[in-house]
Amino acid sequence: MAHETQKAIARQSLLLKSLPEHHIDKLLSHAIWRRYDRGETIFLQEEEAKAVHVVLAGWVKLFRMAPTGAEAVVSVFTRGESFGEAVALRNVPYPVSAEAVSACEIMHIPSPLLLSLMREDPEIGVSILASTFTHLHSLVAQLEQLKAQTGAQRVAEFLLNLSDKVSGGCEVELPYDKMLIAGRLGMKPESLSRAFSRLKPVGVKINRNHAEIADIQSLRDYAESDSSEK
Amino acid sequence: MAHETQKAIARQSLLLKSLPEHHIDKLLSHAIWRRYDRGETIFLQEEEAKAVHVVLAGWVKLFRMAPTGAEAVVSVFTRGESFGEAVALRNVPYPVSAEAVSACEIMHIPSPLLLSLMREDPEIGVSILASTFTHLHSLVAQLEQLKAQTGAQRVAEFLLNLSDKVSGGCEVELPYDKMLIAGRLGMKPESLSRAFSRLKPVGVKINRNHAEIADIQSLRDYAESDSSEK
DNA sequence: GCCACAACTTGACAATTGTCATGTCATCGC
DNA sequence: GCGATGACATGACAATTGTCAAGTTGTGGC
Repeated sequence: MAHETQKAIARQSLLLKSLPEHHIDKLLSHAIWRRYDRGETIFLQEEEAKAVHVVLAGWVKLFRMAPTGAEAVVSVFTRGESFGEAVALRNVPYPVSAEAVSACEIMHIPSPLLLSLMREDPEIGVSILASTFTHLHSLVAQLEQLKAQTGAQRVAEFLLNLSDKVSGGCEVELPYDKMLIAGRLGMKPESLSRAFSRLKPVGVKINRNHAEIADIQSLRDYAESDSSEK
Repeated sequence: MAHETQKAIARQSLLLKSLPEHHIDKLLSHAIWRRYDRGETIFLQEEEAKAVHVVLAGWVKLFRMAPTGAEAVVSVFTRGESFGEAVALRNVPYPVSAEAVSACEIMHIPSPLLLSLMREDPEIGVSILASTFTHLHSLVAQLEQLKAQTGAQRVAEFLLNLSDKVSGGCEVELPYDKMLIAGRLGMKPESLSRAFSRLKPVGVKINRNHAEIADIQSLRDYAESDSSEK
C-alpha cells in the first residue's frame, strides 16, 4: 500500500494536479503502487499498454531499440512526471521501452479506470491532453536540438536546464550517470567527455557528478551562438 | 465555401473519420476553409493557437527556429493529416511555425467549437488523443532515426515509406523538393546528394524527383543494417 | 529566345563525431 | 585490504558531415 507521502507526490503530478478532488481520490485508491530496482524493466516496446505511469521517486528512461540494435534514449522522467497517457487510452502497443535507471517508486493507473472516468467527465481528457502535449513539446525541443545544435551546445542546454538561476554562477548535480546523459543527448560517452572539455573555456568545471558553472549567462550565450562563430 | 470533394477529404482524415456523423457535420459547417500559396505562413511559433488544422491538399511543413537562426523541420503534412490538436485545446502558444511548401487547401476548426463538442461527448477527446498520439509516435520514430542511423540509412527509410510495396522493385516520386527532404531528415542538401549516391550500389536511381528502387528488400536490409558492417 | 535565379551536384577541405585502445579511479564483494 | 568490475577520460585514427566554391540544369520572366 502507498504511503501518504507518495500520495502527496502523485497529487502534485502534472497529470493529476488539475483534476477535481473526488476524481483524484478514486484514481489513487485504485492505482497500483510498485517499487523497481535499478535496471529493472517497466514495460517493453510493442507490449500492449494497460496503464498510465506516474514516477514518485527515482529516474526512468524511455528508449527505443533500432533494428540495428542501437539504443536511442527518447526521454528521462523523474518525480511528478508521468508517461504512457496517449498509448494507454488507445489500447495500442508502446512505441518505446521503459526501464528504471535508479531504484524507483512508480504508481500505475489502470487505463480502463481512466477511460471510464473520462466518459463521465471530459475534463479528464483535457488533463491527459495537457500531459501528452508536454511530452510532444519536449520531443519537438529535442528534435530541434539534435538538428540545429552541436554536441557541446546540447550539453550546455542540458546544464542550463538543471539550474533555476537566471544569472551569476551556480553549482548543479548531474542527475544520472554520464552514459545516460550521453544517450539522452544523442551522443557517445566519449563525445560527452569532449563536449565537457569544450565547455571549460566557457566556465564549466565538471567533477564527478558535480558541475560548477561560473556564469549562467555566458553559458547561455554559448548554447545559443551560431556554431560557425566559435 | 468548401467544395464537396474537400469535405469528403476532410471526412477521411484521421481526426474526423472515427466520429459520429452529426458531429462531423457540425464541425464541417463551422470550419474555415482557406487556400494558401507556396511559401505562405500558416502560423508562427509562440502565436496562440485558435484552431486545429486539417490539410486537404498540398504540403505543409512544421519547423522550429533555434535561437541561432538554424531551422529544424519537425514534420511535413499532406492530404488528410491534421496538426495543432493538443495545442489548440490548451490555449497555449504553438511550439513550432507552419508554412505551406506548395499551394495548399486547409480547413481550420476553431478550438472553442471543438472544446464545446468535447464537453458534450468525450468520444471527441479520444479522437483528438488518437491524432496526437500519431504525432507523438512519429516524433519518437524521428528521434530514433536521428540518434541511431546514418544519413544514408535515414534516406533509405524515407524512400521505403514512399512505397507501399512489400518486395520487388518499384518507382516512387519524391513528394517535395530535396532541400525540404534534407531538412526533414536532419541534414544539409549536400549531404542528401551524397546519401543518394551511396544508395546507388543498393539499387536506387534518382532522376529529378523520380526514384527507382531495384529491390525493396535489399534497400530495407541496408536501412536496418548495422552501420559498422557497411 | 535569352537572361536571371534557384535548385541541385560535385569536389576539396575542415570540423565533428564515432571507434578502438589504453589507463585511471571509485565501488563492491569477499 | 585486494582484486574485479564498470564508469569515465584521453589519444590516435577513420568515417561522416558541414562548409565553401564552382559548375550544371530547369524554370519563369520579359
